[in-house]
Amino acid sequence: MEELRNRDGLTEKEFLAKYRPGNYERPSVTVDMLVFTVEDVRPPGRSVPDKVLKLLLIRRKNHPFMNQWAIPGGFVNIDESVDAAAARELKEETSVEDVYLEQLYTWGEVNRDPRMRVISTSYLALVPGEGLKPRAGDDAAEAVWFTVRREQQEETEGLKTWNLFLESRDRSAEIRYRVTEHFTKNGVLMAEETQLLPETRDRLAFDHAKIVNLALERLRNKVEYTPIAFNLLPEEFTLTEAQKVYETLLGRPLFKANFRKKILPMVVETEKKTENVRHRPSQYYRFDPDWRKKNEGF
Amino acid sequence: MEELRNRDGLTEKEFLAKYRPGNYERPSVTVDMLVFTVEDVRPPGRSVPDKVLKLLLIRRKNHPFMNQWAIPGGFVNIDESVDAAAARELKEETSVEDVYLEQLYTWGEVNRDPRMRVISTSYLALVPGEGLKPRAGDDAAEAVWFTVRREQQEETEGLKTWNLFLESRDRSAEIRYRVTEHFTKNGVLMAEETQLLPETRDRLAFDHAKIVNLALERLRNKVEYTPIAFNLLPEEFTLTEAQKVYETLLGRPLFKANFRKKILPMVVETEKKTENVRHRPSQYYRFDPDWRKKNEGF
DNA sequence: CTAATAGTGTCTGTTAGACACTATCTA
DNA sequence: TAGATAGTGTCTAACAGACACTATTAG
Repeated sequence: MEELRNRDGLTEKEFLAKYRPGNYERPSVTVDMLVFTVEDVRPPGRSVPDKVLKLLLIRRKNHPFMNQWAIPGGFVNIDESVDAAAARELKEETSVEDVYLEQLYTWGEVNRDPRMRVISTSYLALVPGEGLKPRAGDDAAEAVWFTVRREQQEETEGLKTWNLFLESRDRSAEIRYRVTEHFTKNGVLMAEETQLLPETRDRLAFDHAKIVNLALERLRNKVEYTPIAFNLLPEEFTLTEAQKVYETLLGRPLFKANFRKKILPMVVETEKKTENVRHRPSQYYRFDPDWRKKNEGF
Repeated sequence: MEELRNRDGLTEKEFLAKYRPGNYERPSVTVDMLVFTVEDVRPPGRSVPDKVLKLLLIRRKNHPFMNQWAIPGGFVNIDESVDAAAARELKEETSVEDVYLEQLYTWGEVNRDPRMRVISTSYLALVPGEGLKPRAGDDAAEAVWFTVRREQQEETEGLKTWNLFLESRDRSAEIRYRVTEHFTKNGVLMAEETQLLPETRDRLAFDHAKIVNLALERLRNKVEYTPIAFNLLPEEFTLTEAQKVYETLLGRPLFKANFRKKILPMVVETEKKTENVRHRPSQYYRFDPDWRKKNEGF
């Protein structure tokens, strides 16, 4: 095996020792982190909180797109895997490790960044709810959780449009886009276009509106057929909490009885119940990592 | 807006004019093309052909992994989008344009390629059946369609193993891997490992066994809930043909009546029937790009 | 007891799966 | 008419959706 020689008579070892990479221009590679969480919102008159979906954005400190909002991220170092870069960026921004992290898509248009050629791989990160204080990096004036909503507008042949709403807690920033998805002849999604809605005061930098849209689409799809939503819940949670998370991600109300029938095989009861509530207490559950076996298949 | 100045007092225009990219080392970026097609195979004794899934592989001409089989691909040029590079490579290898092309995943481990740091974005391409002659590029001794099969072996907690079989038409090359998929605590796929099976004579270069495995997984999933399979069929096809393609991709037999109930809303009848067959002739259909509207939703 | 929320039982309509049947062509 | 494949009808079990009901706490 080692003796195999190429046209120049070199073994693999010799070839690699002599190898010098060409001198052509290379792109910069970055990771973009779509960090989602859910947050409790106390609805007026009721005592059990609703959940809203939040996305972490930074305000850019410098040109290009100065002062505009962007998905946090950074360069992939030459001696670091792309996954590792994603994990590092996530830790730098949120101080969390060991959370759900999934590669989303790689964006490779030539003029995405006016400074230079940048290819960017986006990652979806889900961090469990509750009071995570994000940290603003060097390039950021601030890092803020934005409430995210996405509503389908219309659907005609080969087209689907969505409205995307992002707003900061105090409503000092409000971003609204219309996203149009195009389908091809064989019924598969091909391209998307984003368009800033006229009422909007703020905007997303680069092609980040597209990226946010894709992340939300993926999140919604995965909720339906994977246990991904448990990554947004604390270790122990009530089924009502879980239901609110599902409702937020899916964008529609669910029937309690049906939801519970579906979710029960995926969780195990704990000993604990909610305490000191002025109504029937609620059982706490945890996710059961072995639920696939029990229901076999899938 | 144009008047916005950064800390150095520069407008965006001035900033960009002065901007010089840093001198740090950048990775090379490549695309890997997973080109699939289906091919007719006449089963003994019967007249209607079965379909087998084929994947295009090249035999490497030089180190590293010299003489081993690999997924075709190439570098992304600095003035070319990643998608465009994928389309270009596909055209160079198969002479087809305008076929189904979907980004699969980006592979970013540091030592994927022993020559230098290479980040590679893989694409899934589906070309309609029938007699496509692949072309071997500069780096390839030959380009060959391999029959692909993937069979689930076992499933325990947090693990799933698959066997992967690839063989060339004349069986001069046979490649067999065992792929192990790992799940994390919240039930989501995290990593996969590949292991050459002992009976194998040939092997796949680099981390390509992982990539092939992911492509097959994605293909199987998408067949179930998108009309992706029609991209492997000619413009006009019989429902039996369509069923054979589905069976090949799903790896299990389907009931004719049930398959037809499911597929009929997605297709429209043509005027044509099969001719000169020694049995009842079969209607030709085409894919109906507007089927979503009719069944609304989804 | 009441308000509020947790949790269950059950009907219905739709769909997936299994299977058996009928139809139409050539030789 | 036989052989081969195309195409249909229908039963059943499982499941999703809708809704109404019961249970348990604090005050």
